[in-house]
Amino acid sequence: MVFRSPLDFFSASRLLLPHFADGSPVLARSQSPDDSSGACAPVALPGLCFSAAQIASVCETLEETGDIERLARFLWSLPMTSDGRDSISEHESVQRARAVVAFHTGSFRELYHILETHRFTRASHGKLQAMWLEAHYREAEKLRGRPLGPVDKYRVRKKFPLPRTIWDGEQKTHCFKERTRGLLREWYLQDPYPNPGKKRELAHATGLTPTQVGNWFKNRRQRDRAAAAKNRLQHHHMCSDRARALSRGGCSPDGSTERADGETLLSVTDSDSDLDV
DNA sequence: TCTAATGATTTCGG
DNA sequence: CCGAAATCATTAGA
Repeated sequence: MVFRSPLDFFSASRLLLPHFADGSPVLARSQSPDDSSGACAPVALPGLCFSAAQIASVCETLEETGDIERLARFLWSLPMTSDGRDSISEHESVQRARAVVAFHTGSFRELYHILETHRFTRASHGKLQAMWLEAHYREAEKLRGRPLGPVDKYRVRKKFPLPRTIWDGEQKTHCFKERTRGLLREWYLQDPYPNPGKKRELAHATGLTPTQVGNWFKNRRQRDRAAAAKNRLQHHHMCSDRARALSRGGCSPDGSTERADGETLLSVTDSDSDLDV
């Protein structure tokens, strides 16, 4: 599953958190993080005090509470090997925390490196994907000098595909399969307003969810109506202005003929959308 | 880069 | 909850 919207994961307030340029002393961890393991004495060598699991737990807690600055200080206080191969850094929660901190400090190079070089479990994918995308969006935005539109973001996503370390490769289908759409079209011709039972049946036949089936019918009806309305307008236009003078009685009485219009229109739209396999 | 097609979501009224 | 309308978002193609 791909999480496309970073805003699902970062509230505006967190996005707008200023990068901390304060000179807060890195090593002055005068108090242990306030979680259950806080009974431990505050020392600068956590390895002597916290087990790797406890450290991971602290990372998770701080990350959940959103106190990124304190999380950053906590990470800085840990004994860090550059390759991250020690028992502490191997914990996913720690790498996740490092990624979160890198994101919030704008250290995007580091963020990308963390994400690309560590295998993350599915549970982390959503948030990490959001960070990957948002970081690339911001870089692209800065480069361009103006906000990105949806299409610009689409191009950024294409240019910087999610690393497999944070994505299972599952694709999101944007268009239904042609066989599916053919089935939907047939049923629509038969009955544009399927009852829940029919919807479930169709969902089973197509592999879609009943909601997707409902959406499809909804969209289909809406777009047929829109096309019919446009048709009617054109018809009005082609009729002489006498028709307009006669107000709504003229060449095409509206309201009661909606159904018929929709159906003639349907055959048109149906035939022109018959491409691909 | 612009636009069309299309699936999903939101808003409103019943 | 359902339908209608408007609108958003993603994608492909000109």
